Amino acid sequence: MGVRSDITRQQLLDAAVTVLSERGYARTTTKEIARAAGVSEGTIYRHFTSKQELFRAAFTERSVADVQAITGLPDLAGTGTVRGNLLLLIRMIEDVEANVAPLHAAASSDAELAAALFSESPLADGGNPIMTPLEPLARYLAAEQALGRVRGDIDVAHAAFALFAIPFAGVTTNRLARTAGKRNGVDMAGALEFVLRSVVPE
Amino acid sequence: MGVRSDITRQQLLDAAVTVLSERGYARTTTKEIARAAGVSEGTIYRHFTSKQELFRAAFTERSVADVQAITGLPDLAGTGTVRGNLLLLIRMIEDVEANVAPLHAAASSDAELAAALFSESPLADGGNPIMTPLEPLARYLAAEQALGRVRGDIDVAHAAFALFAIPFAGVTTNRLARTAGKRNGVDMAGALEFVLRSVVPE
Amino acid sequence: MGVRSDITRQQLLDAAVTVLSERGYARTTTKEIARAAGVSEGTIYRHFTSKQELFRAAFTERSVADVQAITGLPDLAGTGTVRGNLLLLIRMIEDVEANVAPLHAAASSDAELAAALFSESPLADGGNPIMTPLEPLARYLAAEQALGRVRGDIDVAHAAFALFAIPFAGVTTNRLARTAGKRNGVDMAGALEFVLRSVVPE
Amino acid sequence: MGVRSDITRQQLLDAAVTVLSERGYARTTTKEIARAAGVSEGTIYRHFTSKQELFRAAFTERSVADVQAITGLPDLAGTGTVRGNLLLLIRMIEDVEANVAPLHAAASSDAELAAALFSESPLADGGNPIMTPLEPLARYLAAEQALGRVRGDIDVAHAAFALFAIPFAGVTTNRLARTAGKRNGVDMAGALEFVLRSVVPE
DNA sequence: GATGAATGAGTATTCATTCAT
DNA sequence: TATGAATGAATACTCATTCAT
Repeated sequence: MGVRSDITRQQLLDAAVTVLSERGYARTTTKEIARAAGVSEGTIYRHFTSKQELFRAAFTERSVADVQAITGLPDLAGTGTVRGNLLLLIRMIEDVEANVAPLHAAASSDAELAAALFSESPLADGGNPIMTPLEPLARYLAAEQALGRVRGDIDVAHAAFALFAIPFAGVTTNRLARTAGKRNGVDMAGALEFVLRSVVPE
Repeated sequence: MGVRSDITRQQLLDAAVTVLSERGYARTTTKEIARAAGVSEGTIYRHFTSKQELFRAAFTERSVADVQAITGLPDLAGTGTVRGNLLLLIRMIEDVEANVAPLHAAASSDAELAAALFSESPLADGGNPIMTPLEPLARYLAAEQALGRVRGDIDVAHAAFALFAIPFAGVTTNRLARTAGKRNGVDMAGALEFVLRSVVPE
Repeated sequence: MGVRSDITRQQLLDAAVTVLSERGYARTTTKEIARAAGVSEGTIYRHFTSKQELFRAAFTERSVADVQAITGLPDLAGTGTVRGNLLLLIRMIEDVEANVAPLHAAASSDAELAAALFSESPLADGGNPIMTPLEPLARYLAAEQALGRVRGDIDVAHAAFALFAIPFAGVTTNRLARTAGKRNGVDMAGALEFVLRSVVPE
Repeated sequence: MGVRSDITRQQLLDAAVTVLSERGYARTTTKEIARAAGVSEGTIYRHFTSKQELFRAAFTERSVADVQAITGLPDLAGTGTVRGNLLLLIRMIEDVEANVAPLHAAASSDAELAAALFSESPLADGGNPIMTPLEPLARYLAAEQALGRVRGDIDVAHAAFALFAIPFAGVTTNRLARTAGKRNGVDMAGALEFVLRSVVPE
C-alpha cells in the first residue's frame, strides 16, 4: 500500500508488457520479467498471485482507458465531422492494439490464457477489448445515419466491420512485418479513406 | 526415404498443425505432437532436427500451395467475374490463416521464431505468407481496372488492403472469440460485399 | 516395461525410503532422491506422476508383505506356543515400522500426505498399516482364549493394545534416540515378557 | 524486554505450536506462524534468530513444566493411591505429546533438527522429553515396591516401559488416525487398567 | 519494536533432446 | 527406422531471512 510498493507494481506491469512484446509469450518467463523490472523474481509474487494474474492486470489496466473512450463513441454523433470522429476511433484501436497485441495474439490460441485474461474484464459480459469497438462503431454509424451524415443505403454493421478491419489488420500485419525484420509498412490511412468514401455522402 | 518414412513425416506435419491449432504455440509440446501422430517422441528427431524445424516445415509446406494459388491471381483478370475471383481469394486467405494462424500469432512477437519460420520460405525475399496476397491482389485489381471491370477512380493499393483486411480481421477475431468461448462470429461476407460495391462498377 | 525400467523404478523406491530415513520428510527433495538413486531428476517423473505418488508407492509396496503376514495371525491360533506367536507378531510390527516409520511420522502431522499415502492402500477400508495389527491381534487372542491358551479373565482388546504398544513405542523411541545421537535403547523384550505374564496362564 | 515484547514472544510461541499441530512440521511456514500470532513476519526475527530457534524455544518452554512435574513423580511414592499417581503420569505424558508430537515426529528422522531441538534442553544430558518419563517412572515404581504398594515380583524397568508405552502409542496412533480422517480412537484407559492389574497387588 | 517490502536460494515439475537397444 | 528410457536445463512458484522506514 506504500508508494514504494505501487512503484514496484507499475514497474512489473511495464516489464511484463515490454518483455511480452520483445520475446513473445512462450519466451516470457518470470525471470525475464523480474530482470526487466529490476526486481527479484520473488517480488512478482508479492504483487500478483501468479504470472497469469500479472498478465491479466497488465491487460486490464492497459486497455481500460482506451476501451472506455471507444465505448463513448456514439455520443459523438452529430459533433465534429464523421470523418474526423472515425479517424479518432481508428487511432484508439491502434493504441489499444499497440499495448496489448501480444497478449491478444497469445490468447487467440490459448484458451486457458484467454479465460484468465478476459475474466474480471471491465468490459460488459467479460468481453475482450478487441471486439469491443465493433458495437459502439455500428451504433455511432446508425446515429449519424439518422442525422443524415452517413449514407442511408449502407448496412451499418457491415460498414463497421470494414472500417474496424483496417486498423486491426494494419496493426497486426505491421507488427508481424516489423518482427520479421521487414520495414515496409502498410498504408492504413489510404485504405481507410477508400472505405470512408463509401460511408460518407458525396 | 522410403514410403514408410514419408508417411511418418506427413503424419508428424499433420499432428504438428493439429496440436498447434488446439493448444496454441506456447503449449504445443513434442510429446503431444508425437502422441497425435501415433509415434514416439524420438521419432520426431529422425525426420526433423528440432521442434522449430518441424514447425518451419509445417508452415512452409502447408502454406505454399495456397500462396502459389494466390500469386497466380493476376492471371485471372478478365475471366469469370471480379466478384467471384475476389471471393475465391478471400477463401484462400482464410485457408492459409486457419492452418498457420497460431504460428503467425506467436511469430508476431517473437523475432527469433519469426526468423526461423520465414527463412527458407518459398516466397520471394523470405517473405511471410500473410502479407503475400496484398501485392498480387493489387496487381489483379490494376489488370481488371485496365479491362474496365473495376472502377477507374480507385487506388488499387488502397482497395487491395481494404479487401484483404476483412478476411484477415475476420479470421483473427473469430479465432479469438472462439478461444475465449464466445460463439457469435462476425459477418465477414456482408462486410466484404459492402467494400466490393466500391470496387466493382454500378 | 523393460527390465531396465523396472530396475530404475526399484532404485527410486529404495532411494526414496533411504533419503526419507536419513533426512526426514522436510528435507527429502526430488533432487536428493534422484542423486541417491543415481538417476536424473526428470527420471522420477517417468515412473511416478509426482513426489507424493512415489512415496505412496514406496509405502504400499514396502509394507504390504508384512501387513499381509500380520493379518494372517489369527490362523496361528492353537499352533506353536502363544508366547512364540506373539513374539513373531512383535517382530513383524518392528519390521513394518523399520520400513515406513518416517512416512508414518510425516503423515501423522500432514493430512494431505496422509490422504495420499493411505488412499489405494491394499488394506481394507483404506486403512493405514500402523493400526492394522490391532484387530488381528485381538482376534488371535480371542481364538486362543477359546482354546484355553490365553487367560479367560482378560479383555482381549485391552490386552492387544498393551501388547501392540510395546514394539510400537519401542521402535519409535529408539528411532528418536538414535537420531538424537543417543545409543542406549530400550529393553522391549523385557517389557513384553512382563505383559505376557498377564496374558498366558500360570 | 518490555512487557509488550514478552507478550509478542508468547504469542509467537503459541502460534508456532498451534500451526505446527495443524499443518505438521514440513508445512509450517514463518508466514503462517506470523499470521496466527497476528504480527508481521519480520517480527519473528526480533525475538528469535531463526525458525528453528523459535521451535527450539517452543519445544523447551512448552515441555519443561510437564517434564518437571514428571521428574518429581518419585516424590509421590506413598501418597494417594498407586493407580491414581500412575494415571496422573499418563495424563502428563499425553499433555507433553499433544504439544510437541509433530516436532518429535519430524526430529525422529532428521538428525539436524533433532540436534537443534535437543541442545540447550533443560533436561539432563541434553535429553529429549519423550524418554524422560521412563526413568522417574521406574524410580517411582521401585519406591512404591519398597513400600509394598507395588507387587514385589516385577521388574520395575520393564513395568515402567509397558506403562509408558500405552499413552505413547495411544497418543501417536490416535493422532495418525485423526490426521488420516479416521474417528475411531483407541481405548487407552482400558489397556492401562489391564497392565495396572499386573502392577498393583491383588 | 514493529512493519511490510524485497530478496534469492531452493522446490517440484516440464520438456526438448539424446541415446542404447 | 523406431522406440522408450533417460537427461538436465529451464520454469513457475515458495519461503526463511534481511532491511529500510
